[in-house]
Amino acid sequence: MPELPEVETYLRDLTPTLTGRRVIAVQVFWPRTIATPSVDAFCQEMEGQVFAHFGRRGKFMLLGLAGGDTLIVHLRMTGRLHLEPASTEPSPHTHVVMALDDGRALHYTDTRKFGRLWLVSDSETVLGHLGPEPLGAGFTAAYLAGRLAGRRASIKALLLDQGMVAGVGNIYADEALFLAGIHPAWPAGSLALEEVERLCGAVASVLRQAIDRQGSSLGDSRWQNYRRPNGQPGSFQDEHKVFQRTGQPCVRCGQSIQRMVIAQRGTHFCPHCQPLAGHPG
DNA sequence: ATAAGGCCCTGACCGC
DNA sequence: TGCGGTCAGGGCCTTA
Repeated sequence: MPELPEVETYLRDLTPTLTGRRVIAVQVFWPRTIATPSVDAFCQEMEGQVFAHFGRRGKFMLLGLAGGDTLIVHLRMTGRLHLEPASTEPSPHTHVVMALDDGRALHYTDTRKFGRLWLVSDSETVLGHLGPEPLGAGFTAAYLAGRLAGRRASIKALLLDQGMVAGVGNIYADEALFLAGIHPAWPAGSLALEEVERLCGAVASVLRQAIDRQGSSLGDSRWQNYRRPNGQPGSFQDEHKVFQRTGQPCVRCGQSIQRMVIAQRGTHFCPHCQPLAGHPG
């Protein structure tokens, strides 16, 4: 499940090998993967393009082309970008192949087909709705408190809202809430300012640590699809305190980690370290 | 405006 | 062994 740290790792891995490479041919095997433009236009416009610069916005990968356009990639659940020799046959889950001028090909594979690619001249048409970067200067306690004010939805649900803050997904929402000692079901608008400050710091802290460890690659077969472009796993899963640890002892207090569903997402927390008791709602 | 639920997809897993 | 049903989930869309 690629979230911000996994996408950041992807970009750091791809930048040195992809910079300056020219696309010489494009094949699309699953048309819905291309969000915009049409598949024909996408193939036509990508051919001859040179990868020039790389960036990230939330969970979106930005592959800047020398001609000025941007190839935007969102891996969603199970998407992967990886370089293969030109002779490598596309796997059954490979949906886009871009042959490069160095004898290799950039493959986009995605088991569940949720991921999307956009080729645009103005990135803002795709990214305009996103909230601030959680590791940037715009993500402050004052900002977050202002956005949470009056909201009755759970804090976990709002952390997952990409318009609130860009790049936090299910893993890091759970881990950040544990670090901040806040119950995921707590009504967002009734958090004390001190708790919002703690949460702000916890989100940034968890994401930084996860980037340092090249993201989370879970052993559970359902989740194992995140791998770095070279196939190696990240290692932040070893640092998870609550995510996918249902029934195991809390590393801080020893109580059993519990699971509940919030915003249709599996949610993991320690009932002792993240108490809900005493709250009216 | 916010909140809640369905949808897209597939493979793992479960019960019979 | 085989088979049908359930589940997981990010973002987008519809509904209330």
